[in-house]
Amino acid sequence: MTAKPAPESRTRDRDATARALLNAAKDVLAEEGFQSFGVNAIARRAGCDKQLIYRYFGGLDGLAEAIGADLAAELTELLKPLSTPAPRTYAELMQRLALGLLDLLRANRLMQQINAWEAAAPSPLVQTMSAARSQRMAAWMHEMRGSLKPPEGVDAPALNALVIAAIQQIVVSGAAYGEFSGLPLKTEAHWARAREALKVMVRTIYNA
Amino acid sequence: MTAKPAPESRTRDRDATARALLNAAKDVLAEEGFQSFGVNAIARRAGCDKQLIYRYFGGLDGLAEAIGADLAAELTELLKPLSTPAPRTYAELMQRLALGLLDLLRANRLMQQINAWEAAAPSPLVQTMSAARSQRMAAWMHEMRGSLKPPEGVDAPALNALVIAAIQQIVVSGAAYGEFSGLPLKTEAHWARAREALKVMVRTIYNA
DNA sequence: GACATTTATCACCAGTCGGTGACATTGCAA
DNA sequence: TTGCAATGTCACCGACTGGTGATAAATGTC
Repeated sequence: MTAKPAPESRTRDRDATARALLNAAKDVLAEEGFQSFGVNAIARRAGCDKQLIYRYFGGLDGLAEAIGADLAAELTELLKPLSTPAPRTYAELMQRLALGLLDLLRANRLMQQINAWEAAAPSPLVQTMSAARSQRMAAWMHEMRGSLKPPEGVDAPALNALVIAAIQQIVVSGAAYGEFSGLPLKTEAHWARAREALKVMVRTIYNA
Repeated sequence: MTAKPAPESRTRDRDATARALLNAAKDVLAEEGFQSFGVNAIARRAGCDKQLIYRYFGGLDGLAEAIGADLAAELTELLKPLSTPAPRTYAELMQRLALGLLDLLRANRLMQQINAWEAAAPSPLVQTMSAARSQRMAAWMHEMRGSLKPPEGVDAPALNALVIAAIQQIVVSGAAYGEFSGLPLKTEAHWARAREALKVMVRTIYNA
């Protein structure tokens, strides 16, 4: 840690600076949302000049793409533990997807912000990132499903969309307000209750 | 661009101007979101000076409150036709609430924006408006419920929150992208499919 | 007619934004 | 050493924002 006590000018290291900028960008995004996602705020937080954002990333767009790639890799890691053991029924698959997504999203402020802002302000910046995310999610879902089929007479794609929609909205709103539509979402116990309701819901709707 | 001073300058009418500002504000909000919700943009659209926003509404905050009141009144009107005939079971109540909310929200871009932005950027401005909305919704819900009780062993508040969350998210995202999580939401037929799935979902989960 | 009040517009301020060119500093290689 | 490219900093531009005081124009009243 203190090998070099002198906090003199950091050694000049392009890669390190680029990484610092990337992390600063992710922090700004996670803590303040796309509202404050601009070259000035990011450079300020990274402690270097905004010019470097243009040099190393080609501007905000390039930085957004880098975040997207970063996020995709992280997401891949986070989804791995959800893959085993293989589910035996479609209902089981969807239950694991739902509860897993709830936990994953709840623990990741960056993804919350992307979800929140892609609905509010569909700018190219947001879409760059959300594309990476949903592409990974869809791939994982496809792989997990394998040959499992939903029960006869059940419109699984539509129900899936509704379930995922519910999760996203409740996590994002809950994180912001500690409550949604009268349901408290502050303590762990509150979230356990929501989790249970979600579980019941998924179990119920996927059994013809 | 700016046509010669209108042959006949509008008569000076404080109330009319205030109304024009209010409508301009609602339009800006509905079409461009809170991103562009500022004194400059609103005055520009209303075709008058931004100074009048301060004079007649005491600033943006006052204007937001006015919009909130306006919205509450409109919402009351929109909810009326949903109140009859009185539902006979809890499941029936929730089905009507869900489908009604879906249609209502889908037809109202202003409410969509409020939903979208209260998740993304919880500013006092947004909360002023969303407070008016959710207060009305809760009142209507309470009145409609009457003495209807959910089936035994069902965590109705939690399930309600999930259902409403699903509706909000799918309408807002669907309106913005014509799609959500792989489910197309462009044509009327697409929405009919989503509606049907929602109906099945509500029916299913509220029957113990 | 003249006058005061209301209504509306304008010019301007300080601040932030994204973006760019010129400059300073460092490290490496010949 | 000298020279050069890579790295980092700075000052500045035009455009936009929220906000305010002074001013112009219309209206109502005598």
